[in-house]
Amino acid sequence: MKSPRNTTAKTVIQDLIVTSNVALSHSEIQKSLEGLCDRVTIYRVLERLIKEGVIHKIVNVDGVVKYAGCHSCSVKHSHNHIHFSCQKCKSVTCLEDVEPTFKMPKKYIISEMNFTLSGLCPQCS
Amino acid sequence: MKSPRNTTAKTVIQDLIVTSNVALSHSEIQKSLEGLCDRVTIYRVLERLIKEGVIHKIVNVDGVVKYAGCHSCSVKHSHNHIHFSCQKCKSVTCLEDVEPTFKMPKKYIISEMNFTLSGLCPQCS
DNA sequence: TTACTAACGCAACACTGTTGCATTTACAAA
DNA sequence: TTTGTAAATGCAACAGTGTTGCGTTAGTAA
Ligand SMILES: [Mn+2]
Ligand SMILES: [Mn+2]
Ligand SMILES: [Zn+2]
Ligand SMILES: [Zn+2]
Repeated sequence: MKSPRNTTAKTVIQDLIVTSNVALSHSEIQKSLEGLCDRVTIYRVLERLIKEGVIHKIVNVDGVVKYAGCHSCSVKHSHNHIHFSCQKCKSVTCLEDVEPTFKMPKKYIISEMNFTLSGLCPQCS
Repeated sequence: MKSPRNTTAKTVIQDLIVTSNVALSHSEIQKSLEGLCDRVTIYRVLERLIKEGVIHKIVNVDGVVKYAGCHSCSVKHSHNHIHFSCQKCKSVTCLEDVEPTFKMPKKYIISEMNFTLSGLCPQCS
């Protein structure tokens, strides 16, 4: 009976990500925490939050990894929405309403999607 | 008048990527070269080939960076096709014919796209 | 052949992410 | 409230990826 525990690190990190209107990177989270916990702990907390369906991971066009809150992923992650990355202010935003459509060749089995666009966000354009 | 030069490293790397039917990572290229040149040189050659519009960079869902040949990018890169990444054989393939459609909110200015799917490729499914 | 400089090799570095292990601590049960 | 268990943490050490500076090599135009 392995029961998950609510630690301060987990609580704070979860709150940071969920209340943010843009996706956050590991280093950005670390700066905000100001030494509250080790950087390894942050990685492990992020891993746990993903497994719990609370947050999801975004790999940007430039390779930078960010994390954002989920809205309806309690059981299983399903993110077929677009992520927008601003080249000026470096912000990454989930566009939950924008879901691309496309026709795949048969024989391909899809289990995960990642749609990332970059350019200028409304604030920067 | 800075004129680009055709070195053996560049020729071999370009040939490797363009003739491959799957995208290649830096480490995969390095293994193929068997010490022909330094790993830093590989990075610099890849950079050059991208700038010349010969190859393009693909950031996978898992963060792994791969490189594939371009087909019609002589002047400016435009890759709005899908990249498929097989979770079993780890191959990354360009699906040049598959271009997603979507409706973006106004005020966003798009300059780059990255569509990556993962799952099982025809060979592995 | 020569001069110029693009391209290279090497060393050193920063950043990201992972792993092992001893220690701490949340929390269920007593 | 106290106690036992193991989930979670801190720390050190490590691997992989990508970058930068600088002295040297080598491609190519003149
Ligand atoms: Mn998202
Ligand atoms: Mn491609
Ligand atoms: Zn912006
Ligand atoms: Zn496969």
